[in-house]
Amino acid sequence: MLKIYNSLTREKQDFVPITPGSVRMYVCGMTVYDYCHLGHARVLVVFDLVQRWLRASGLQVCYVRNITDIDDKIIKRARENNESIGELTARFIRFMDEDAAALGVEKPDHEPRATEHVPQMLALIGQLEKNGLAYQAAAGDVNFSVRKFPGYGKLSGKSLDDLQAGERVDVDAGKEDPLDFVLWKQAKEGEPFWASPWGNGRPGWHIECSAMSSELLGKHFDIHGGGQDLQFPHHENEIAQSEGAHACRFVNYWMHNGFVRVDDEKMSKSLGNFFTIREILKRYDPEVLRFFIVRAHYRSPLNYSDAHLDDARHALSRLYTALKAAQPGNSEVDWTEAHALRFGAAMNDDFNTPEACAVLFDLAAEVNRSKSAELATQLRGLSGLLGLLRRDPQVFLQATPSGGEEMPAERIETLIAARAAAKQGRDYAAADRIRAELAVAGVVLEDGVKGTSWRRA
RNA sequence: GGCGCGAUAGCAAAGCGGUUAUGCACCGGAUUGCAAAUCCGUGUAGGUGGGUUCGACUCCCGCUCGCGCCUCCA
Repeated sequence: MLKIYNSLTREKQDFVPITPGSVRMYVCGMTVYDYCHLGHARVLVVFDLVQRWLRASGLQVCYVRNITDIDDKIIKRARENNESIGELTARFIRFMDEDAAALGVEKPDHEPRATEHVPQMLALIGQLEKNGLAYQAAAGDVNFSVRKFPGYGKLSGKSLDDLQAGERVDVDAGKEDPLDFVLWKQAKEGEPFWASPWGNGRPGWHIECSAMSSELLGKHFDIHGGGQDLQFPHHENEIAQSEGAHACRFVNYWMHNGFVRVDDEKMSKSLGNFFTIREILKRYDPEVLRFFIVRAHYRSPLNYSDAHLDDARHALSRLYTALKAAQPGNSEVDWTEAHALRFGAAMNDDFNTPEACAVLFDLAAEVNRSKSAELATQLRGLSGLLGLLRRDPQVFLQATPSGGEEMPAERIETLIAARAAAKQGRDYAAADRIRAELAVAGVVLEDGVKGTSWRRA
């Protein structure tokens, strides 16, 4: 039985889908005006893991991850770049797709874009107005009236009065309450706009997720995910909008992944301490980055550093080395086998991927001892469920990070042949010189019964 | 100020009221022409002060420290 930690109740709960046998899941995706950073990589990978495990558990999954392609920052950036919003967002959507693909993230079933769902948003705003939860302020913005929605704050554990007491709340004269949030923004001069019953304007940020989730998944669905920083106000506001408009429960299970940190501080665009995915991939294999994310629990903070990625790379090499030494078959995972049972139990315990990884390492040790093809098959099969160990071990072990200036494989092979000749003639000094030369180039030789193989250190 | 999360060995990171987490690094041994990889073995833990218990890293309370949200952010 799968258990999921529900942010709404703050406890692990048995996962019971609304419709037996199928799951509907919505995850807040990217605002596309810049390259994805490591924090984005984490959401992509974490919910890819969730999605994979749900499917592996035999559930039919409808996974939706939205794309925010209209907002203040996009408008600002397009203006700075002197290009159209469409050009800007198309480019960064492409980059996002490339990054996600590199990390082994499977495509969601739907990737709705905000700009393609404005009519649905307007309908939702209309319904909120009809229900007495929305009002148009003097300046033209349409706001959501948080005081009129009972239960506002239930997801983030905040009370409206505590929020009022805070010092960081915007003061906007047009709002009836400072905490009211905007559903529809009145267009200013030179800004893109859509026509609406409330005048020309564009959607507020939160409304798109309420509109697109109900469009694709219905008014009530199973799982809603996103980064921890979206819990408040974004997800709180989504609940207010969706439940306020539809008068029924919105989401059963809320999942929030922990932050990526740098030097124990949140990695974020505002702090400017972020690393983009493609920057990292110039120096590390994408699978290493994926493994780095997979081996931490999704709710824990994850500290980024080169040392940690180096560590992840060495650990992943151990798994691939075990695979290389055996001959895994192509059959499916045998779920009656001991390691698979442990793996399944770990994943069912709120997606405990660190524990699942520990099982993989135990399995690898077992494979190394026994050279069992069956266990090697299990190792590859279980790892595959995490999106790992999909490549030929040789390819991984000999891979160079993109843009690297390592010694080419042909040159390495030539040197290995020369060394073999030297060894044949018992000239071990010459053989060791060649090994040393390769070692300097970051190449490690491994003499075996079937000859010499090599890998990058 | 309000709300919440965390503190595990050299580093990273899990489970668990009593029995080996796991990975990297380190040490000893096997293996090797020498290595590497692998195997065998050893060691290194759970912030601090109390409490509950036959027994606590694991449950409860206090304290200290760190982090997050309360403002756009995955």
